[in-house]
Formats: sequence, structure tokens, C-alpha cells
Amino acid sequence: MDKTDKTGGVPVPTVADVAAAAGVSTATVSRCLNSPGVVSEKTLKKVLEAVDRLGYAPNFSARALASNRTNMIGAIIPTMENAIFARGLQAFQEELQKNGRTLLVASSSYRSDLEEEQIRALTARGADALLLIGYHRDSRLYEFLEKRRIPYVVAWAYDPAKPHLSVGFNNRAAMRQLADEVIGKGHRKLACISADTAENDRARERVNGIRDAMEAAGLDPASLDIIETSYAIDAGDAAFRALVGAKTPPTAVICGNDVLAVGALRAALALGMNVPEDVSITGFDNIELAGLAPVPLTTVHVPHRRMGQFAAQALLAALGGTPPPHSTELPAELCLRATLARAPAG
Amino acid sequence: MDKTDKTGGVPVPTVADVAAAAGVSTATVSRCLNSPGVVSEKTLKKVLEAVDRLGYAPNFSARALASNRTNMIGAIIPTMENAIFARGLQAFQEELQKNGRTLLVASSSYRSDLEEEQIRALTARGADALLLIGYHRDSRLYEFLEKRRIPYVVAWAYDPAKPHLSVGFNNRAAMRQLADEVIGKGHRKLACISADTAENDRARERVNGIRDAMEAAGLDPASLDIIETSYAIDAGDAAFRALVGAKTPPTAVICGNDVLAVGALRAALALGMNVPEDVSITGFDNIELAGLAPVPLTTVHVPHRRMGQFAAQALLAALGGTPPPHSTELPAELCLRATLARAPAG
DNA sequence: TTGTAAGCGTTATCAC
DNA sequence: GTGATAACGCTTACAA
Repeated sequence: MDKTDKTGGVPVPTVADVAAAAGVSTATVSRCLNSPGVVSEKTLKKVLEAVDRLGYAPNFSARALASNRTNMIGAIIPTMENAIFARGLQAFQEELQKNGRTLLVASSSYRSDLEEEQIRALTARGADALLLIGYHRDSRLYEFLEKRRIPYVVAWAYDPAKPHLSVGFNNRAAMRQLADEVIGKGHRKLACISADTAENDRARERVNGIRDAMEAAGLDPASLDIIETSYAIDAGDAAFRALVGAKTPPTAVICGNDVLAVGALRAALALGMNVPEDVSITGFDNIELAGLAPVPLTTVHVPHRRMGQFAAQALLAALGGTPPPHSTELPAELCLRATLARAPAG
Repeated sequence: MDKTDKTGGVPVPTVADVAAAAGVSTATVSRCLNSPGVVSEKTLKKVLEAVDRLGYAPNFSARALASNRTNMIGAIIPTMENAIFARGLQAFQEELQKNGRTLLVASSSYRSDLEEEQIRALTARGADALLLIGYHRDSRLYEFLEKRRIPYVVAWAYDPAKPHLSVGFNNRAAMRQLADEVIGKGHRKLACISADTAENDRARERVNGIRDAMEAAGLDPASLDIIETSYAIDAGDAAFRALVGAKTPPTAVICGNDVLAVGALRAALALGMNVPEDVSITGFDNIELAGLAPVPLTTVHVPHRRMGQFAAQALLAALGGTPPPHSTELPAELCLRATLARAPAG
């Protein structure tokens, strides 16, 4: 009953072969592999021996078709180029691997239209569950996932008001904390370099956090200069130059992530400015780069690995029938280094 | 014929539903989707309309089972935490996504036993083709892939003597070029911080490149101090401290990658040494960190995105029946920055 | 150009 | 505890 695959490959054994070799039915073989507890000691041994001898490995497509689960879990992330996502994804994958699941990856390039496409693509591919980044997406998509009973977890964000299972931190509160610190150093004229806030709720919430801090300190939130740009070092560089070229340049530039901040820092140094004496710069994420920049970056530490790991565990629980954990807020902590100092006098 | 999925989800339409709705057979529906050229204009229209109306999406498990291909391509990489692999993988994934394929990811943590496990796991999961990093692996694995007729491409390395389809650069020659440069600056006492060379052929070849350069310059390759360690900043830091603590400390420390080099640089600065006046340090990879380090790093630029992209194209060609491209060597170029200078006198 | 029907390799439902 | 056998949803000869 061996089958040569159509490309002319080597014959690959099937359950039928194992059944024949062990002198049992295919049903029994299947049982031995899936619920060993329910077969007799000796048939189990006989079958496993045959499995071993033939080098049998179940065909996953067939198994998926028959059991209606693929044991694959999808992740749709903006990009793997950002070290934060890459590491979170790595942790996520390790946890899945440990539990016999395989990771399916797609990227949205920070675009919600592409994200939607990928969500549909991965579910069509049979992903049993999904990891999503951030809350912002059309409600149709959430409905789609609910209807299809596909468990998902939103990571990189945490908002108790949202109905979705999620793991992350409060982007707004974290940034607020950092902005409080900045304002506490006497800075009154603030600027911000952010990613596009329209489609990126993490970016939006971070900007809101800055405004919260300004308001609380009696500053006019409307006075915050914002430049929205892509997440790239060169973009941060260019945005910084634009900001300091203004009539009343900021004394502190708060960046939406470390990549932008490093770009801003590079621009500042290139312009001959001293950091933090002439201008303070802050980042967000605490990627490795942050601690190793020419002037070590003040930033917010994000628990990327723990988010990835927790997300995996949550989905595995949901799939296993165990009640999945509640949404969980992980701490994002201030990471004070050298790029933030008191505002220059005057 | 709608089917409610077993978890109580919403009914999901099948070919039979579409066939019924369009008043054709299931075979015709399948043809409309897979080889639209072979059906009549009007049936095509009728069927697609039905597909659309019902929101039909083919079940991939069933399709995979019937057609013996999953349209999934696997990648087994040491880790996504290394920016170089993350970016190469991102490029690889983008190219696959563009061609309707999905990426399956597994990581080996730089361990060949785990890599073998993952290769078997991903092929068992039905990966149509595989991306592998480096040549070093048991020949049984290569035989396994050949026997199963599973196309694979070796990336991050290029050796014309090897029989495998590959895309990458000559690690040995690239490092030799860098070492030539180092020796050309008058350095005679060299040291090297490398990843484990036993299971990592890229690391091994890089060390060999250093030895080649030494030999060519009349230096004794055996005089090269080597510390093998893991790829981490702290590891580079510790290794550097060990090296400069020796009776005859090196004037140049050549590191196996940028992460190690940045760690070494950090240690040097922490020890109060001037770089490159007191000691030269070089890296490999040219990750973003390299150009932004406290002292910009002299390193070797690796074409990560192009490797990922090429690898994807090669596998797609192999799967499509098109003759896959030949193994291709991409240039890895010297990237001279500030951490390399003439050896201190004496 | 279209339809019929036989797989694809499992799992799962029944009887026994 | 085990064995027949019917799904699972699609692709693909082969016929018409």
C-alpha cells in the first residue's frame, strides 16, 4: 500500500502499512498514536514497534482534514525587522514548538488592509488560533474570528475596557509615565516623533500618554509638535531635523520607539548639538540598540519575550479547552539612561 | 451541505455548496479555481459569482491532501533574535506572501540536534520546500530531503564545492578580506571571539578566513587566540575581558559577528581603553547596531535581504517546475568604520 | 467544455 | 479493547 509521491519521491508509509505490519486495524494504529491510554499494553507495543520500523509519520494534511485542526498557530505582525517583534515572535514560537505546534507567519507591514488579507489567508490555511498585534482593526474581522470560533490573542497592548483576550502593557500609561519624567525635568516645549497614529493604536495611545502628562502639568496638549513618519532610523533623523528647524524648537523630543529615537539622536549629534545638554531625546521599547547608542537612550522597557510566551500559553489553553487566562497587563518600566536631563535654562 | 464546524462555529461552505449554487459539478468549481483557462467564460463567471456570494474559501487541508502540496514553505533558522536572520526571514516571507505561499517557522537555537528535529517536523507538517541556514548537518538529513524530493536551499553560505543549491557569500573569503585589512594595519597579535565552530560552519569558515590571512602574511595561525562563546553582547564583553587579561594581549580583536563585537567594544570602553587607539575591534554582519555603536564598528556587510529574497525565488522556481537558479554568491563587502586603526606602536 | 467518481490518509462512529 | 467503515473537502483521471 506504499505510495510513491507524485514527484517520484520515495514511498512513504501510511497507517494502512503500519496496521498491516502490526496485524491490527488502522483504527487501532490511530488510537495508539492519539490516545495510547485506551489500547492494551501489548498492542501498543506492537504498533509502536511497527511505526518505528517503518519510519511512519502521520500525514498532517490528512490528519488536519479528518480532525479539523492543523496544530498550526498563526501570527500576523507588522514586521520582523523590528527587533521587538522579532524577539516576541521568537519567544512565541519557542513556546509553540515546545507544545508540538507550528508557527505560521505573515506580516502586515503596519497596514491594516494587508493585515486583514493575512488574517483571512492564515485562517483559510487552517490556522487553529492567531496572534495579533494591537487592537486596531475593523470590527468585521473580530466578528469573523468569533463566528469561526478561532481563538486569538491581542498582544503588545492592554486595555481592560476592550473585550478581547490580550497581553501587553498600557501604552498610554507607560508613555505618560515617561512624559511625566520629562516634564518633571523642567521641559515645557515638547515635540514628538511618532508612527502613523491613524492605523496604529499603540502609536496613538503613546501620543495620548504624552498629552495626558502635559495636561496634568498644566501645559497645553495642543502645543505638542508631532511628526508622524515610518519606523526607520533615517525617518527619525529627518523628523528631528525638521523639529529643531522650527521657530521655537523643542527642548525634549519624545519618540514613539527606539529606532526613531536613535535616528533623532544621530541627527542631533550630526548637527553638533549636545545630548542631553541641548536637547533631551527619549525612545520606547528598550531594544539592545538603546543601551548601546552613542548616548545611552532613556526609554521604556517593554516585556517582549514575556508577551510572546504568554500569548502562546493563552492560545494553547484556549485550544486545549482549558479556560484561557484573563487578559494580562505586564509592566512596562521606565528605563532612565543618559539622553534625558533637565531642560536648558531660558 | 453546509457544515457547522465541530466547535460550534458558523457553517462554512464547501465546493459542493458552490457547485449546487452555480448549477455545475464540483469538478468544474475546482477547475474554475485552479485552472480558469480551461473552463468556458460563462461557467467561470457563474461559478465565481457563487463563490463570492457564499464567501467560499477552499479548505487547505483537503486541498493539500488531494493535491499533495501544501503551499507552505518552511524555514529553520538559528533564532529570530539575531537581526540578520530576522531581516532575511522577513524578506523571504514577503516574497512567499507575494506568491501565495505561507511561511512556516521553526528555530534550532544553533543546535544541530534541534535542527534535525525541526527539519523532520516541518516536512511532516507538509512543508513543500525548506530554507536552511548554513551547510553543516548530518548527511542523512540531506539524503532524507533528496529522497523525499523536497527542494531546499542553503542560505547564509556559499561554497561552490558543495552540491547543494545555495545562496550566500563566502564566509571564509569575506573574513579573510577583513583580516587582511587588519593585518595591513600592522596588527601582529590577533585574537578572535567566535561562536561555537563545531556545529556552525559559518563561524568555522570565518575563523579559517582569519587563519588564511595570517598565513599569507607570514604570521603563525596557531598564535591566534580564540574564544568560543554564544552570540550575545554579554558574552562578547566577557570574552574581551578574558583576552586582554592575557600576558600578551592582542592589539586587534576580530569578532564573529557584530553582537559579539559590540559586547567587546563595551568591555573595552568600560575598562578605560581607547578604541581604536589601544585596541582595534571588528564585527561581522553590519546590523544597524554596528553603525550606531559608541565607536562605529568596522565590519562586513552581509546582504541579508537579498539572500532571503533569492532563497524564496529559488524555491518557488523549484516547486514550479522551472529550473531553479544555480547557487549564487552574493557579495559581502568590507565596511570600514572607526574601530579599526593602525596597531599601537611597540 | 463538463460531469462522474475514485482517491488522498487520517479520524471517529459504531458495532462487536 | 478492537475492527469496519463512513466521513473530511478537495483534485484529477477518465468518460462523455
